[in-house]
Amino acid sequence: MSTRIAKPRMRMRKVPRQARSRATVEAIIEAGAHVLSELGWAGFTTNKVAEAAGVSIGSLYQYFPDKLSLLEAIRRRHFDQVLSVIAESAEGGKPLRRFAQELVRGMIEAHSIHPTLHQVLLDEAPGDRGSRAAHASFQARYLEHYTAAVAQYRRRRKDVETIARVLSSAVEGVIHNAARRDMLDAPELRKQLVELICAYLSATRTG
Amino acid sequence: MSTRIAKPRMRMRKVPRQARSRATVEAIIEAGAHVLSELGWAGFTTNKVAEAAGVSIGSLYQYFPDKLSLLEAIRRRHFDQVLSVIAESAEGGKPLRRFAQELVRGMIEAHSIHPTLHQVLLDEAPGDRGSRAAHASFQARYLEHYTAAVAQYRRRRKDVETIARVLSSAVEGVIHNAARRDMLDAPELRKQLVELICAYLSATRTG
DNA sequence: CGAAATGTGAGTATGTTGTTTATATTTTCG
DNA sequence: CGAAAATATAAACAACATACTCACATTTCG
Repeated sequence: MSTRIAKPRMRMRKVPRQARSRATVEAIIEAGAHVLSELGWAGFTTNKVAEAAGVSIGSLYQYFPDKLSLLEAIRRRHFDQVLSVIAESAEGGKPLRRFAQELVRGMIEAHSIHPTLHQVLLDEAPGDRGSRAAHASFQARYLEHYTAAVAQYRRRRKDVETIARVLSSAVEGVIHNAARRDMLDAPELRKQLVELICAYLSATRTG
Repeated sequence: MSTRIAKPRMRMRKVPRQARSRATVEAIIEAGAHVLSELGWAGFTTNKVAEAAGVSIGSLYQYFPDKLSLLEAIRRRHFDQVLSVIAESAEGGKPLRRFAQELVRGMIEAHSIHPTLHQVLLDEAPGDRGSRAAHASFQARYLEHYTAAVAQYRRRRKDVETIARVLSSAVEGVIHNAARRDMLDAPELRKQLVELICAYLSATRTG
């Protein structure tokens, strides 16, 4: 018997070879992110994405076999971006306050283009059909950075994981709320978010 | 000429008089909240709600002129619940830690039934057609309680509003994240959230 | 040139869904 | 009781949305 290879969930119907088509694909993903962020999952239609990308609907289906595969592409790209931002700020042995500042700056920057994309991707858009692994992997690595930071700035070793999760979701909550109110670049907000992180991570009393 | 009264956005097509119908209406709203929380706005259909309520679709339209009016009813009910919870914990001159504990307890309790309803109502579901006032009023009163608490426990008078918003959105973020992971009743989470609130509100340094 | 790559967009097929309506059952109350 | 009012039912529909195809046009490249 021949080795049965599981059908590898053809990501793209056709591989873009020329520069022109690569630009098209990029435009589609970018427009998709925009539509998704602006109209939410309910308003995310292939026709709208194609129009927003300045491309015919046919072109879209030339590279993406269906709607969900496009969603996956958007998701992967966005998560990669966010992840690299977090990674940068969490590395090295910088002092707490500096870490917080860079983290906040990075998160704000990452959300400045498509303010609510992150939340839509997490909450509204359907969980990933095949690539649950990818999603879990992202979540894991995402939390990993926070965990590392917590371990570094907190003396008590207890509840490190919980603390990391609380911290990350708190930060996300603030960012998301600010994005909704179109207040991402308010400097007071930035300062206060840094303040929150520092206060929590340097708290003396432990639950 | 007779006094022209502006058509007051007929909330209900028919007013329920008997106990039976009042129960029906209640069941519809309750089922609606459930569907909304479980399937999100995209999965919120009148037929599904009727089915979930164990009621015929006709009954639904006997009391709600259209889908949006049902949404409004759900929204109003949920917001009232949350608001009363917050109000309770924020009143009186109790010490900081106790305030935080009660707030967290209340928020968790309020989200235990329909874990993600709050977020869906805020993010996915369409903004209110006529009653923008009601929504704004809720937001205002909601924040008001946080502001009062911040003013009470923070010495510095500066940035009170921003701090209140940061705090509330951080709390919401943590709650929401926990709800998504079905971890609302984990005790470590509760403790850490209390910890976060206390740490932030009693921070010495001010941004 | 000619073949491969790429782009087009009207059209379709398929479903969804909000809402109506004609009819049936239950409650109220003189 | 019995008639009218209130309430419940669910089949059916009309209108719309939208994911996706296909036959053909245009561009790129060797």
